[in-house]
Amino acid sequence: MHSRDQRRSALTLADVAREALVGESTVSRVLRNHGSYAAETRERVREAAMRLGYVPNRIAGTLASPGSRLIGIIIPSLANIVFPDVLRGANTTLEANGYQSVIGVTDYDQAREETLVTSLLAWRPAGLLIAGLEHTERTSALLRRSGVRIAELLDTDGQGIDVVVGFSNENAGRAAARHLLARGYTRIGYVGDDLDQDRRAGKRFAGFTETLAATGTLLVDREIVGMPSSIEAGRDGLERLLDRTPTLDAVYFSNDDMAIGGYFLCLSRGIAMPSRLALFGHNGLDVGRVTPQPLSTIRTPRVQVGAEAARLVCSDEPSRVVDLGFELVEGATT
Amino acid sequence: MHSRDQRRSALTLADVAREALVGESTVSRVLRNHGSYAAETRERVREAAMRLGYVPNRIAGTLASPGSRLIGIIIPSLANIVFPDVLRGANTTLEANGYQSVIGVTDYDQAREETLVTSLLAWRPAGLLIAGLEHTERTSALLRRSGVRIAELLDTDGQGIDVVVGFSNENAGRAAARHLLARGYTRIGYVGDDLDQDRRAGKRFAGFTETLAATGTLLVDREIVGMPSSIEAGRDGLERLLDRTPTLDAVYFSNDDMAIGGYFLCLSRGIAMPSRLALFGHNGLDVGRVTPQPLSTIRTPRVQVGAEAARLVCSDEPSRVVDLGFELVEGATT
DNA sequence: TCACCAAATGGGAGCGCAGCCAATATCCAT
DNA sequence: ATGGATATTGGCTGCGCTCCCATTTGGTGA
Repeated sequence: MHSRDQRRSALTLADVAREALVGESTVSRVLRNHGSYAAETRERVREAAMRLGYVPNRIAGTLASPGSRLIGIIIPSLANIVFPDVLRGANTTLEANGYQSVIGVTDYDQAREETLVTSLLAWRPAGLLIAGLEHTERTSALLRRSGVRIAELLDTDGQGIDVVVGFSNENAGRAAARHLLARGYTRIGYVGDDLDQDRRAGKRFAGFTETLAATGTLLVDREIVGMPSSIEAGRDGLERLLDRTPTLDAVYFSNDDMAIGGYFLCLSRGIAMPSRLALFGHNGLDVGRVTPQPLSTIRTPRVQVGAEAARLVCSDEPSRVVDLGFELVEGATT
Repeated sequence: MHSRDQRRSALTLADVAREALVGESTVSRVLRNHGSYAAETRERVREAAMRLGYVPNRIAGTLASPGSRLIGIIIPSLANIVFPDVLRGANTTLEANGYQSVIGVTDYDQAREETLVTSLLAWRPAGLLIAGLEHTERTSALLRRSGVRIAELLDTDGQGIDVVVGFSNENAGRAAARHLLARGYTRIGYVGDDLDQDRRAGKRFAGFTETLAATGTLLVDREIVGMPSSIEAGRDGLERLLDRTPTLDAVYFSNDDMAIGGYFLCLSRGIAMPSRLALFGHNGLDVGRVTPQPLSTIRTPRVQVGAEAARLVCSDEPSRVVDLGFELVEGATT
């Protein structure tokens, strides 16, 4: 009952050429709108292609002429809206320029990332966007040798391969710490995910504790939850942290998801924010802006990171680091 | 300073063959682990490939042998976690089977969908996953004629082309209505996005009002917000609805994002839930489970929809409709 | 009228690989 | 030692297209 049955005849240029009574080259030129041909020929070819339902084979086209229209995008996760946001920015820009996105998800696993880089490079993409600066030795070598443009995203704390688009996570952590210190909090805790897996969260944590230490403040306690981070993990993490160390007056979360979980815990338990406990997140998710008390956080330009990276990778501009910065949002939870 | 400069020599099978002192066919067999070759030859070839950093060209491979390892995935949006969830389910299954996902985002625009279908079919994918059953005439024709397996997702209310994986949105709307009626609510309102653009929300709304009408209950008022739907849109939509019709005792939202927005509005205004106002959503997002009062909603198997669709499209099972159902979650907001 | 040029068109090579087939090497039993 | 079976290997063709080049046609100026 389906197209599965009628063995697809696999239409080719030759079929269209026969139908339009012209040569294959002419069909190719007309359909790509490239080279010269008579107006009358153009109509005949287009009509024939439409009638047959011909769709050009880009596989063959890419093999025949250099430069594919594929861009690889490698991200650690799809479970958190942050990476779909990056993907959205990138994909919008790419589609507007006639590119297609091929995606890969690493689950924060560097070995998996290496496999994905190989798989994606096998499609000879025009470029590759990849989250983060930390890769295995072999991954870096592959990327460097591949000859395709590389954009590393969401982190500027380190050495990149080609284009780097993002912001400094270390500075974000420092800004969060300065903010809490300026507000007078002194008994500060942390709830976060695995700092070895999520390297950018690790950098924020490093910047955060470094700034605390510079003023003689020590992180009082911390609770590390397993990956993936989630609202629930944040709530449960804060619960354990408070049960253990009830005297805290502020908590820094590795991201907004967890901070929102903490927010809900406070609502449930009737813990007044920020008088009894202050909360600070990271990312600037929509949900944190609409809660009765907006969440204090750092808003990151995720969509723009994707868009700018896509733009640069498709251009022939030289390698460079684009720091899009971040914005500290003073909500009502600090 | 970068690989951009050193004009990529474009390693091919021939380079590896020369390096390993064997024929191209042998390299091809070894690297694909297919056919027979001596153990010693295998080592020599692998070592040569590794030393050169050779990455097989899948473009050429796909052209030479039938059956690509690409799967196209077309979704309406990336801004809402629902579609990344589907993508995640699909991509996990696909990667496990050696496939790569090429994505396209329609922004709920059927003309854009048509363009994307053409673009993706040009890569001669092994299959195509596409959200929804409603397409333009030409899109349907293209899909039907393409000869690739098609899976239409997230909706079983209508006629599919090949495989259909999802659940009935009409039934979801009906279930929501029955639930509210059973709890005794009578002055019911609706807050939703554009029902013409978001066809599945439209079907839920149709099922919802149909069931209300069957018991002689009429929808008291409705507020339609512009796309895209969001938490903020839900909050503002409910605010306008209540300002206009303060006597409502329950509100049905077209999805959880908007319902959560409504929830926050109630928290801010001190509107008691559910005694003063009941809220009901759709999708079963994580955030709704962790709020102080869990949101009453319908949990949809989004990740499984993606995974099952991917599985079927990669298999040679016959066309069919897979209804994965949904689960009504009785939270604390009704 | 003839040489000359541009526009329009078709033919053929080649992109890098997989699959087919033939050639060679190796081994065994007779 | 010989025939035959098996394992291993390389060459060649073609996938569908783009690009280069040659050819044809129509038009132009001297």
